[in-house]
Amino acid sequence: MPELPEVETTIRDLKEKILKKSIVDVWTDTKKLIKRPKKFKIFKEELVGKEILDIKRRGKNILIFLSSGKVLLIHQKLTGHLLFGKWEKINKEWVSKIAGALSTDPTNKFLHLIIFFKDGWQLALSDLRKFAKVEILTKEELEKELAKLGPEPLDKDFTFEKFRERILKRKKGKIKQVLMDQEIIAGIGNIYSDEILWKAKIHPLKRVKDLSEGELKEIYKAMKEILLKAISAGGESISDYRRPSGEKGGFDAFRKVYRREGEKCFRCGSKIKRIKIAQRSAYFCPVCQKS
DNA sequence: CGATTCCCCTGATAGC
DNA sequence: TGCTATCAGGGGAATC
Repeated sequence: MPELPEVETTIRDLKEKILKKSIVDVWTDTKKLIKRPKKFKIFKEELVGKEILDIKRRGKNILIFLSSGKVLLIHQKLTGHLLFGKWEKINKEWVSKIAGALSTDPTNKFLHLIIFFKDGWQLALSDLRKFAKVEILTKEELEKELAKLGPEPLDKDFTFEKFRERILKRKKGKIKQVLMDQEIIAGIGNIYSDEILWKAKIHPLKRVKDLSEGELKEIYKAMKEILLKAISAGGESISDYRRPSGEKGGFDAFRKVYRREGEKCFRCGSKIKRIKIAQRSAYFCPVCQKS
């Protein structure tokens, strides 16, 4: 699922592709993805004739800055991903004109929103579960929307002291839940919280107040290392996430626990366990992750 | 107010 | 074979 490394990969790829392009048309078959403006006709008017000036990431949000001064915000949620290519409609179905993953991988076939550029290229949102969120905001509305988010974990000035200060806002919380709390730190989800805690050798249910200074440091270090590693790999490949090219990321080579229930821990050989924490799966090694 | 539960959605998978 | 029940899960709303 798209977390910080996947969203970062997406915006880096897109920057190579769609900057300066002019929008000429927009299509959707799922209007409920578009949260505002509520009416699709107005949403479309806000896009057509505009140019893409810049693309940024904040937490798990993709921010596309338009020449009108407004911003197109896309949150991919669980199964959404942006694709860059050319499609044509054949018998009510969008068929990719580009060979490779874009046309063969079934995950790339759930197109629910397409933005058409003047030069014939297209930006599409593929989303099996239709949970993604798309909206156009003014800069003020954007600021308000992002105000709740915690700091960026990879910012240079997000020091260990700041990390500790953020985490300790949830003293009673379980560390996995706290790492995934977007108000505490932005961008970490289910996959990377598991991977971070495995690397730091900390049990996901451990309460924040019970973490030693040394353990907090291990989590901080693992967080930076894993997120950077995942970005350099181009994101994960275990879920529906795909890069704008339609291809999977390469993080699978480094994945240690997520979705490895019953398999051997790469560190100690014990069987990886899965438990539920707040409706979500948590994978961990019951032997080398200390509670 | 904080913590928990429900809900959005649909392909994959298990069970019969 | 084919049907039905269950599951996955980010985040916002509803509820405890």
